[in-house]
Amino acid sequence: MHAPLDAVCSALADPTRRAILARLAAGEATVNELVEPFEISQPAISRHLRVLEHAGLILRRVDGNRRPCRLAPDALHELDDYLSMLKKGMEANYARLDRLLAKRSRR
Amino acid sequence: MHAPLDAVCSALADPTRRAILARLAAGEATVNELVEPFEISQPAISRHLRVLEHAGLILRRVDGNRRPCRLAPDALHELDDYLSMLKKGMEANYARLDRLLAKRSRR
DNA sequence: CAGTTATATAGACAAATGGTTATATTGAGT
DNA sequence: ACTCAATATAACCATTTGTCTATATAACTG
Repeated sequence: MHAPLDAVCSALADPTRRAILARLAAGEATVNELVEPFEISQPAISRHLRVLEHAGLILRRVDGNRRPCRLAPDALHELDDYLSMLKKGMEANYARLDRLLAKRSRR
Repeated sequence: MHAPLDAVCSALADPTRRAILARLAAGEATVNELVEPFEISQPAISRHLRVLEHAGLILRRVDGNRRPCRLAPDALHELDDYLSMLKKGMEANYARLDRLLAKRSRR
């Protein structure tokens, strides 16, 4: 279930896919239910779902005719780690700037 | 300053750009310093930097000949909000599953 | 079994992306 | 003023991406 950072970020890069995930945050949905809100064709949605599945962001089950999708738990850990690292760097930049300003105002 | 989610996610989708950000988490760097670690040309890096800047992920200052880059603080708020929303949905899915399992085991 | 529904796959195509080389720009050093 | 160093821009090219239509597959429904 380890979602490779690269696949996750690429998957999130498309607004339709982000909207699909947002919809799934409200609970499981079938492919057709996911098609409805959008102006694009069913095959396009199916391809987006395949991308999301390969990125480890969603899971699918088989229910007769349907393939309901839901969010995959733990899909965001690797991304979280990366973003935390960035945030640390941002804070460190702040700290450096603070020191610089302090030094300047001291003279 | 508030980075549009779409630009941020697209920017993060490229591994070279993520590596650039990781380097910048260690502190400011000039364009040439950012070129060195990679096997790609300077113009390619310059383009990546432009993408990152437009996404609001980095800031640049003018220092004579150089354009040092650093991480932009607060660039990730919108993304954080989106990801928090997804995580809530994931937890809710868990909760739903728990209830389902509880119901099953009860009979 | 026949028809309909849900979804996936294939093939085509336009647009976006990421890379290259060549060149322009601008500041620094002599 | 001349040259070098740092960076940006332009023009071009190959690959990837997102979309479509048409069709295939498979499961329900009568």
